[in-house]
Amino acid sequence: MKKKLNLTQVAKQLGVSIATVSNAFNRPDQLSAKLRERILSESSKLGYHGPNLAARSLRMGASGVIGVMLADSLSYSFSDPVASQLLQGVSEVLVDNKKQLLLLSGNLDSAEQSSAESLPDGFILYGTIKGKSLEQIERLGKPIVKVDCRTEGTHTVNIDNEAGSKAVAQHAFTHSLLTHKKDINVAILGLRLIDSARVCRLMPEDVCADSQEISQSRLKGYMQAASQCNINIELNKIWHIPINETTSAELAAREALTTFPRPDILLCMSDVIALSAVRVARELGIDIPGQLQVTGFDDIPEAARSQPSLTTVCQQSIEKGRVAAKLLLDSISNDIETQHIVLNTRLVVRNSCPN
Amino acid sequence: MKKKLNLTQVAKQLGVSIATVSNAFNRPDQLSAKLRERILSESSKLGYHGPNLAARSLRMGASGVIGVMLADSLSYSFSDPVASQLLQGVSEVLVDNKKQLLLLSGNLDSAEQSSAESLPDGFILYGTIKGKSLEQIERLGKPIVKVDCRTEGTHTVNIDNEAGSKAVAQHAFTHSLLTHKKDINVAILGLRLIDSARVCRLMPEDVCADSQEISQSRLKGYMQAASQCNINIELNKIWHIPINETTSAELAAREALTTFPRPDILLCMSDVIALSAVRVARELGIDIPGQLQVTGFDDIPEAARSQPSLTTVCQQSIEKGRVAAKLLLDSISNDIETQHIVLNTRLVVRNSCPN
DNA sequence: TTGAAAGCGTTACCAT
DNA sequence: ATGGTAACGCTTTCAA
Repeated sequence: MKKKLNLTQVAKQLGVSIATVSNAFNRPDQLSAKLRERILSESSKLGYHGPNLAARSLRMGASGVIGVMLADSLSYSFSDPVASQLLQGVSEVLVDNKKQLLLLSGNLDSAEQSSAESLPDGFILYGTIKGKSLEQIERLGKPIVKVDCRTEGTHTVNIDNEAGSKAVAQHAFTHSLLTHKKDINVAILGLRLIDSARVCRLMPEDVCADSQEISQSRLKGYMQAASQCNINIELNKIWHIPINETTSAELAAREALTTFPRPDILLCMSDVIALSAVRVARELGIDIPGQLQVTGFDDIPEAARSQPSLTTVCQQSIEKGRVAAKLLLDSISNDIETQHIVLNTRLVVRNSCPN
Repeated sequence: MKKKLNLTQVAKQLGVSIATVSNAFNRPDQLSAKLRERILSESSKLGYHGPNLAARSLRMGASGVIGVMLADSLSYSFSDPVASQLLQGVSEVLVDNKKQLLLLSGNLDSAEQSSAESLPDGFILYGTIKGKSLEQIERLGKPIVKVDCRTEGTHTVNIDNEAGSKAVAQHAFTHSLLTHKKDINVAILGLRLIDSARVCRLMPEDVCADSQEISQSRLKGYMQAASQCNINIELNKIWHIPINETTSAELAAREALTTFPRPDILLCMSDVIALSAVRVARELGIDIPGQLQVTGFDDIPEAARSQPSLTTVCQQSIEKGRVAAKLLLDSISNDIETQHIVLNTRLVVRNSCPN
């Protein structure tokens, strides 16, 4: 195992100055092309592949690393299709711009990862990140872009949750009004509507009209569509699901689908929930879309593939990641003024039974 | 925006020495508990949240960051269920051990990310990483764990691909032999069997019995099962699919399912491919499992959820990630001897039609 | 094109 | 228990 080389040693070996080697790596215009070529190839032969990042960023005050902090645990985020799509978009832009990606979780106790937070040149914060982690990052004074989280002070990238959920609910309602009986029964499977780790129904105080939480916006959209169609949605037909996973979702769906009278429509705040609901309905022998309409939100890839496929709201998660990353890189290099980007959603009607 | 604080300034403000502040953060035993408390809370109030990572790792020669390099592009990897599961397992262990996760792609031209590679204390290499990137990382002399890639010199974590694919093929064959006609027609949808970016069938020279590539191992497993059951698999019934995505997979599946005589069994080297094949079969009006058996590999979550659910080989991707991460952390701190871990696979029989 | 030198913020050793 | 200080590897400025 070779010793670790540094600039000084390489310079000595090649018989040139230390500054010249540094320039060969960072400032091609400061020396002749031939010399640069020679230095690059020789030093590579020696086993030196460029400046040490720690030293370099210590000296320069910038590292070329972008931190992405996720509100949920890293491990969970990799299993969540929406988070994965966001990361997909982010990484695409970062790779294009030769930036590195450091993943941080925002749900860690205390200052356990504090030292790592000092490295990145800027941060993308995904979801609602609370407490210490947020404060620490904000205190660094480095550029921040928040995604799926409304705040004033920093750049944000959001989608129009209210319009999206309103559109999909309207679609479901009008479809039911045309083909069904008059008295329509609606249940809502909500994602993270309140601060509880259990699947449960809502209480009167849980609907806050002016909350900035995205799930409350989605709820508002559903409610607007309902009142436009003269449909009443009872509070005890609204479920809170604490995490976007099949287990909790199936639990809630089973509860909702075994209430009486049984819902004709299940409005789900995510595709993962909706797909779980579809499975539960199948288990219970409920025909979709004959006896039950299920709508989703997100438009994850599986929503198109599944049988039956899912009517949902496309929220362009990949594009959201791209936009956030571009905005961050822009604000790192250009010191632009605070932007609040809102991406459009699009109603995706499927639910057609192919066979 | 506050100025960036450093140890020296904090020490001055608090009227203690710089070494003491450093010790307060890193070596609690070097000072009295009270003083430590005071320093920690005061410096937090001042806006100092712990040592700068660049400086710290420059001085210590270690950063607390683990690099995960993926053979495919980052962006693609986030969309691949198997890679996501691996990352899930890795991140679980890293978070538990308070390590940070730096993501690198192994398919970048030249030395574009060279400086970032100097930061991590060790690397997990996922898949077959070729060329410059690999050399550079190996030359650093830092611990490396390779996953899904057989080599001698470094730690490796693999699964028993041959046994897994043999088992699933045997299952399909015996099932067909019991219920079907005598003359069984088999096609294989292979993943990355050769070095080509196109969907195509294999040529005689493409089957190399002694290749270390995981897909060749899987092919070997299929072939062994076939010869045990006296089944002949023609070379032009083996497809190469360059990437684990639905588009390529559907293309190959369509080709395979429109050959004559039509295959009775489709052995797929991944679940993504198998699920795509199931969809294509449905489009073509082919009944599963009546007219066609489809088997997968990986056991991604969607394989259990899909309709019909998929018979496949569980390869414990999450556990693989955990094992790799633990091995890496172990070899960073303990200088252990080179390990070659092979995880078992498990046949998962599903394909039962629930309704 | 080069050499010398000043830091960047930290840690660890050696004194006190 | 605390303080002083050299060194980690690099970039950049300045003068030659």
